Amino acid sequence: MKTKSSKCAGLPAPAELARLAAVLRLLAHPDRLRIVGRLERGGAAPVHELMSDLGYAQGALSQHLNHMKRAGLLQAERRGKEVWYSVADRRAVKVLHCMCCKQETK
Amino acid sequence: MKTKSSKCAGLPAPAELARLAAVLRLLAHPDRLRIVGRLERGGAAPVHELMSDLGYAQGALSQHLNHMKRAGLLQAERRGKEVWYSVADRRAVKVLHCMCCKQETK
DNA sequence: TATACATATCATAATATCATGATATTCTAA
DNA sequence: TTAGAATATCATGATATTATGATATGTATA
Repeated sequence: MKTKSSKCAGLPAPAELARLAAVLRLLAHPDRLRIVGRLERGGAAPVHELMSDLGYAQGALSQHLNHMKRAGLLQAERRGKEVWYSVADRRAVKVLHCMCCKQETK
Repeated sequence: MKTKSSKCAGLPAPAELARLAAVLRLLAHPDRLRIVGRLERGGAAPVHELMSDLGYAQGALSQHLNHMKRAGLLQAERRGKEVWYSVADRRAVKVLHCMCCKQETK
């Protein structure tokens, strides 16, 4: 069995690190963090609902959602006129929690 | 006992979210992630050691370190001519781990 | 097909971040 | 107090992100 199983044993290689950083960059934005939080507790939701719940402009929200979707953090599913978004990569909510709970795991 | 103890119950307020995002932005950089990883496993180290270990230019490295220090992620201690850096906020390593281990906590 | 609703994309100006090289500061030892 | 090592800061051009308003695309229904 390779040493590098589920727990990241060594630090990721440079290329992988760059990818991780890119994903983190997406989470490093107040609106996008809020979107993740909302989707986590409220479950999947169509864009217009996020729009009214969170109070964001349509264009901006759509761009945030699409960025995160392209990175694999969210997933989208069309239902009629609507497009429902939900969290696809649990690292998103994990990072949010890590950040919220200071010093939790001493 | 307030509902909002160690586990973040509600989503943080906007101002707090902005602060979290700012800290995340610092972690969202390959070099800085690498620095955190290095300090985590190797323990505290003086700048010149990080410089040779990681292969970064002096000025750039110093700026990375200072940004993270100002944000409270790292701490610095002068020992003679050297300044030793170490991790001050465990959220830094937690986030790194979250990002490394895809889907660990289903 | 025409209309309206829901979402996506585009253009662009403002702002932030980055890398780099140069310079400044701090400390120790001679 | 001078020299040199270790670190910090500065200036700046290049690049990336952001916000905003306008426009385009897709979908259901009349």
